[in-house]
Amino acid sequence: MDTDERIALAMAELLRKQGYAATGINQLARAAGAPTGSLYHHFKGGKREIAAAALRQTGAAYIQLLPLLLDAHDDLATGIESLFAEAAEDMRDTGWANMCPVGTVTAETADTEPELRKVAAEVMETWVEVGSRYFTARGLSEADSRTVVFAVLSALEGAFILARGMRSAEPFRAAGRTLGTYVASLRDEQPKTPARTRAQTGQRHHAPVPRGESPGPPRARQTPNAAG
Amino acid sequence: MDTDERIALAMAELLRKQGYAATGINQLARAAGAPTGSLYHHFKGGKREIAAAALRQTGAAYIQLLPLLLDAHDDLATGIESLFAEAAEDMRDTGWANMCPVGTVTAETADTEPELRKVAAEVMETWVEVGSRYFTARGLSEADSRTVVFAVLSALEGAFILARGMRSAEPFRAAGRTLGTYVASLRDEQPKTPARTRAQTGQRHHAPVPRGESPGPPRARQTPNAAG
DNA sequence: GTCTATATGATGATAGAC
DNA sequence: GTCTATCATCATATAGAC
Repeated sequence: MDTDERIALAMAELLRKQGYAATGINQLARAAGAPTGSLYHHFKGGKREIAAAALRQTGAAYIQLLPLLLDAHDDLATGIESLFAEAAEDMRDTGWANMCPVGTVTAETADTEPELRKVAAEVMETWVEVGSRYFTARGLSEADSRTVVFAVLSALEGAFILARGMRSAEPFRAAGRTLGTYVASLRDEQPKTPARTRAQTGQRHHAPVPRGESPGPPRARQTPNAAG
Repeated sequence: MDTDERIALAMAELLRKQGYAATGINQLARAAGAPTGSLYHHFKGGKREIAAAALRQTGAAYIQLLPLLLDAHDDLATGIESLFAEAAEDMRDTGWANMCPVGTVTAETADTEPELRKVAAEVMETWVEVGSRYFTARGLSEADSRTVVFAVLSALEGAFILARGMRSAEPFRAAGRTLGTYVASLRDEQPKTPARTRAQTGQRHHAPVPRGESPGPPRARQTPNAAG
């Protein structure tokens, strides 16, 4: 791992726990094992540019977890529930540390740091695109895929916060159950919602899962510590 | 409104937009229209204590919105969808300002400010208790009520962040749809989930709505600007 | 209670030796 | 490229006049 990555990784770790404003350059230098001046050599833009790199880095790492965790389940609904369960477990194991610096930094700096907000928006849009493609490949319609991605991301970010504050896994359980139920309702073609008409009746709902390779059980560590 | 409240309110407004670390005492003094020394006269604990008061104040104001927005709908499922729609509308109207300082501050300070985390946890637990009672009064079982409250709160906090970053109402639409569907599935007593057995079959599902008074259309401003 | 002035320390950023 | 020393500015908190 080269120095740039090491600095960005240390920044991501601090952003996750303290946010942007509370994270000092000197503290970052200590955490990254590099003197202050070195940071500015690698990132001319200083603190802001390092934070942007950290958001991009962790954003790219996070979206890889989606297929990694969902491919293991033939049923998408139980897969979603399991995803939230794993997130909860990992968060408890790490002492309820917030797992997503993107969420923390966005909430904190969207009005005061336009450049960081823009980077966060790009990361989120990538999440939506990649996730949407995945769910479409798993048999959902494009509109449903987009809805599910947005709902899953929102519920995850919110559950991070609730769980972080309350030190409880209950937000994850609740979010996983409701979203699992929603995905199951798409599969079962409820007649109770006549508003939702599906054009293509021949649509495959249990399309063959497009596994990359996924040999054994793809038990992935929830918090990515290395950049993809 | 007395001085204490005015100070706490100004703090809440700043926390919502900038978070805790980025909000300075002098900036707060300017916003509250009081000199620095006055803040310490009213709050001996300084910045931290003011922030705690702000979280409690807005937390109490927010939970009042739940019945205010849901009582207007006889059908709980459409009520939930409408709640998210209103939140989205109001957030867009305020220029995608984050609407919940509790979420922002929790994400930012849970690991570095134990006192603030504790206050945030208390606020969240109140939300869960009050919200749970409300949904039970609307006919849900106690377990279902708790699940719905946690899911709604998580989805709201997460949608705030996503919407704030992407400047889009789509997270709210997606969250509202999925949660509306979930609540509807509870009402319809799906046989597809045999695991969920309901003990009391005589349970009222459309219990008479316990309106406080709610005279006309309770169109409430989403962002509470005055303490309850 | 209100307000001014200030003490003490930390901040982001930079210059320049090696 | 690495590291040290330092600058100007900001922070929170307080003392004390009114």
